[in-house]
Amino acid sequence: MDRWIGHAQRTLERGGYRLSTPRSVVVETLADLGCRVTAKEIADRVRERGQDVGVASIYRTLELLDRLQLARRVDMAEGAARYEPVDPSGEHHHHLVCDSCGEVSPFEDRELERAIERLAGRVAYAVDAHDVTLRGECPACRTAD
Amino acid sequence: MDRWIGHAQRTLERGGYRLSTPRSVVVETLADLGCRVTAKEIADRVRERGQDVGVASIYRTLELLDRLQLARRVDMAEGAARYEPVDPSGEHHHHLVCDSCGEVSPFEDRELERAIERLAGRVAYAVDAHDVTLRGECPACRTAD
DNA sequence: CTGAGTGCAAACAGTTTGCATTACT
DNA sequence: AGTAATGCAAACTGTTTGCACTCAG
Repeated sequence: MDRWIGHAQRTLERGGYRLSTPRSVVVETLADLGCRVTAKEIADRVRERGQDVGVASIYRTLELLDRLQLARRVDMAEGAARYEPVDPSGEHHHHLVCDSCGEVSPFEDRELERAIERLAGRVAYAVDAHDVTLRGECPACRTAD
Repeated sequence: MDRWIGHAQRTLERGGYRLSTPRSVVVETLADLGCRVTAKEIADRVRERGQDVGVASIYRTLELLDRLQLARRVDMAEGAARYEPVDPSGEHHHHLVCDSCGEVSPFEDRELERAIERLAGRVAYAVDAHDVTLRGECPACRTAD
């Protein structure tokens, strides 16, 4: 993910955006937390490290990252928006969400991607992104039923 | 969709839930509005018809429908939760969302469903539902670029 | 030095909840 | 009659915004 931090910083600079401390901290923290991160989780983690950043700046930075395609909103309907870094290579994953315990596991699937690509070529929209979420019970909850 | 209204009412009754007027009105209105409906849209439509229902009851009914698998939250990240009726046959569709104008079109794709089914058999979770959203530009925005 | 960016706090929007009242069954 | 369910209004939660201050370039 350090790769992504550099990419993000470069893109911000190139776009004429200042590399302020709060901005950098949010970028690093997002990279650190990885996938499906909420603003609150970032705020908490930042505070843990002693480097306080106002919520407003967190939201403003996340919005900026989203606008620059450096991150993506992958909000899965629990009231709070979730973001994750976007790999410049286009590599990405999707999520399995456990309905019982809320656990989330990422997965990748080549066949699924292929089906989506083909589908994208068949519709009238110019598709440039997609989200897939599978819901069900995780192994732990399954045995604990 | 009348089919669904009956199904929903029967399921509610069978579950020991009262078929109160507000509840029925919400069920009918959800069926009427169809797909990707917000609580506010239901409230507005209900008021149009002269049959006022308190927001609390709308939220409570939607939550109940979701719990009974009669409806599903398909929140696509604009701050408000969206619901849609669940067809008892398992038939369903997904959505294309336009990043420019926000337009949403439903679509169905057999190949995509097959890929997801196969994938579901390959993962450790017991998958029982899935969401797919394709994002991009709708035909109108494409030509207007 | 100077404006982009920040932090604060107040404003908002959507949703949830406690409680007295209503109305299905 | 009895209790599930409602409506209201107040409480919450997540997010946005106005404004005076700060600091990266």
